[in-house]
Amino acid sequence: MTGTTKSQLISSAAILLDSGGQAGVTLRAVAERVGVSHNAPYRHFRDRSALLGAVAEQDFRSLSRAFEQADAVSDAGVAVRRAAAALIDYARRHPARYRLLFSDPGLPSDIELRDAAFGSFEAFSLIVRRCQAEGVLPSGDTVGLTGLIYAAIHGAIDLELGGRASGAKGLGDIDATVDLLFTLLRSKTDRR
Amino acid sequence: MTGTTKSQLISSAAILLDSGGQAGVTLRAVAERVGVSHNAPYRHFRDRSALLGAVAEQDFRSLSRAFEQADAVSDAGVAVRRAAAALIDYARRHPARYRLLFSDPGLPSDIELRDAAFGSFEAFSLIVRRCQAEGVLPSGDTVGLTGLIYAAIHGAIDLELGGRASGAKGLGDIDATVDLLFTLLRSKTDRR
DNA sequence: CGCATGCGTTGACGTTGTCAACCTGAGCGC
DNA sequence: GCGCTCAGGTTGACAACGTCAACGCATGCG
Repeated sequence: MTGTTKSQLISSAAILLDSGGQAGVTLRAVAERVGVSHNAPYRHFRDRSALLGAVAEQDFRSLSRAFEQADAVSDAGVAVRRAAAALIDYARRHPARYRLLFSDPGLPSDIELRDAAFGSFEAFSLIVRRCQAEGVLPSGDTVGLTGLIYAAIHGAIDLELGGRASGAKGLGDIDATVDLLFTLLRSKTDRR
Repeated sequence: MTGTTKSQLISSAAILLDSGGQAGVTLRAVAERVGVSHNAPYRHFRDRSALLGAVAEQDFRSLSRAFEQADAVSDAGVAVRRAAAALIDYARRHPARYRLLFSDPGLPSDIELRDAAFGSFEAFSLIVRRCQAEGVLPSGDTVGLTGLIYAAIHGAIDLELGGRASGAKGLGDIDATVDLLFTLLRSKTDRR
C-alpha cells in the first residue's frame, strides 16, 4: 500500500468494505491496516462517515469514467448496454460499496460527494441522449427516460443484492430484467 | 403500548426505526421504551438482527395486505397503480423501515421472513397477471414483467430515498418515473 | 411438595466511535 | 541560529452498545 496516509485510509476502507461489509469497516481496523494509531484517521476525516463518504466519492468518479468509456463505442445501442453492464459488474464485484453509494442514508451531504454522484448520472444520461438521437431509444424527455432506465437497473441490482426476492425465481435476476427493459424500450422505439 | 412483551418490543423497534433510523434502534433503547431491562429482549430474540427481522416480517405482511386491497379494485389498470402507490406511500412514510425490508444485508435469512417477503411479491405479481389478462400490460412472461415493474418502482424509491440523485432534477422523482414506466408499457400494449 | 421452565433482572466484558491532551519534526520569519 | 506555528501522529480515557453468564421468581405440573 503506497501513497499518502489519507489515500491509504480510503483504500483500506474500500478493501474492508469488500471483505467484511459495512460492519467490517471499523476505524480501528482501517487504521491498523495502514499501520497508524487508532486515532490517526481523525487527522484526515471528521468521523467515520466522512471516511466512507470519501470512498463513495472515489467510486462515483470511477463509475463516471466507466460510463465515458462505454460511450466511446460507435453504436449507441451497444454503448448503453455496456454502461449498464459496467454498473452491474461493479455492483456484483463490490456489493457493500455499491450499497454505500446508492442506499446508505448515513453518508455526509457533502458537496464533493454530491458532485461526484451527479457527474456519474450525467455521464449515463449522455449515452441515453445519444441513443435517442440515433433512434435506439424513444425520443422525448431525456432526464425522465434516464431516470427510468437507471431506476430499473438499480432496482434490479438492489433486489438481487438484498436476496429477499430470490425466492421468486426470475424476480431477482438482474440480466433478465435489464434485457426485458431494453427490449420493451427498443420495440417501442421501432414503431415510430 | 399494549400486548405481550414480544409484540411491544417489535413495535417499539419500528417506532425507533421511524424516528431515528437504523442507528437509532439500539436494543437498550427498545427495552427502555417497553419498560424492561436492557437484556429482556434476549428472552424473545436471538440478537438485534432477529428483532429487526421480526419488524421486517411484520411489514412485509402488511405490504401483502395493501397489495391485496389494491387488487380488489375492478379495473386492473387502476389496481396496479394503486399497488405501486401503496408501496411508494409506505416508503415515504417509513423510509428506514423500507430500507430494512429491501436493502438491508444484515437481516437473518430466516424462513418466516423469506416467506413474508415472497408473499408480498406474489401478491403484486397477481395484479400484474390480471393486467396482462385484461390487456393493460404486455402479455408474456409474468414473472419477468413483474420483476421489471417492481425493480423500476423500487429503484425509483431507493434513489429518491438515498437523495444522491436529487441533484439531477427529475432523476430522483418517483412519481414521474413510475408514470413514464406505465405509459411506455401501456402504449406498447395498445399496439398489439 | 418439589421441581422444571419461561420470563425477567443484575452485573460484567470486549469492542467501537470519539474527545482531550500531549508529542514532534518540518518550515519559516527574524 | 532561534523560536514559532502547525500538520500529522500518539496515548489514554470515556460512554454506549451488543452480548454472555448467573441469578431470581412465579407458574403449572408430576
